[in-house]
Amino acid sequence: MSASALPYRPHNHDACVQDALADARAICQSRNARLTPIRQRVLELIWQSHKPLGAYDLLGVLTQEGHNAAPPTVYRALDFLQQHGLVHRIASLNAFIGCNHARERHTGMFLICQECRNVLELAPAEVTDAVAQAAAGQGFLPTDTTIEVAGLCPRCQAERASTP
Amino acid sequence: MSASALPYRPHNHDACVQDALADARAICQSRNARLTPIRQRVLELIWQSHKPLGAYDLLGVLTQEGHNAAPPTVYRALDFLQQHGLVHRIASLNAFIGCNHARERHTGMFLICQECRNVLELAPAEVTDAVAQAAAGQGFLPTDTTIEVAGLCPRCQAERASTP
DNA sequence: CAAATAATGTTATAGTGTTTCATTATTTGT
DNA sequence: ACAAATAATGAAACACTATAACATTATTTG
Repeated sequence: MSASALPYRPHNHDACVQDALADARAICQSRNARLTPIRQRVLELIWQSHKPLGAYDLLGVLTQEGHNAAPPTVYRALDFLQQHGLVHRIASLNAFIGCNHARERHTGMFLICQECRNVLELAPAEVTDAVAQAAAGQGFLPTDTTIEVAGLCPRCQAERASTP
Repeated sequence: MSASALPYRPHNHDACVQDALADARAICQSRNARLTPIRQRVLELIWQSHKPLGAYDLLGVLTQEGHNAAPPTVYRALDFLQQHGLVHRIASLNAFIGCNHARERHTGMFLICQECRNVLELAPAEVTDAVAQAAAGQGFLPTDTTIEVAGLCPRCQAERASTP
């Protein structure tokens, strides 16, 4: 994935998808993990936008495509993709989004626009460090960190300002 | 609520509950908000430990107590308590915990022990600031911020070290 | 090729949260 | 004090999210 995609602004989104798929294939190959058709399809669907998708949204599409899928189908694919860092679960939304830092070990910080639903993932060292420090200050040993910020993206702020 | 309670260590927990209730009463009074019996009971139940409780856990207790309660009963009480900052929802657990900073406007950071399930709430300025900075750097306007750190509390680390 | 392992299919069920409309309390204005 | 308005609760049904358990099919390994 290239440096800093801004989901809010129009961009060549096919490139996002293609990059994500290429990355996924490479990562899975290097780990002898099997990016099966279902898994790949789920990853593609997730990457069709920068808006998180629910498991049942994915299930709906698969069904529409003629795939005889049940909830476990989707949840298993999502588990796999999460294990390999290819998608993140957004706890505050019960939804899933593609990861653009799949290779690097990181703690994602998600900026979630409440208006357009787009999500931008960051991994700011200052935040990660401050969180680690605060935890360490309590003798706490972190394993998983969730940072989700809901609010308004620049685009939707502007819209709100012009059309009140 | 007094300075820094440490849920992990034994302490006079009744004091926690009494403080929380006193605060709640004062806060509601000052806002002309009605701390009805149901709402108060839910708050008490939540404060009976430093472990988050699910809505249906609360519902179960209310039912056991002879209260003819349905899910909305509990969710409404929780909504009220959340609106007044008296409880927090832990998104990664679908559960609720009492807030010890009810008065101050803050962004809670939660240290969630995966072993004993106790949760400690902090509000470290460094983290809050770093998150705000990172968001601002993207022109993003935050309204709600979720920071949840799962891991091992000091006590459970020690136990794990002594009994492997 | 057989045995072991990994992935998927299938059905059922558990857990979490909301909608809707009726009813009962409480507050407000006169 | 009383009627009207508002706030809170009761009750039933339902929607959404996720997992368990077991059977079957692919794939890999020796």
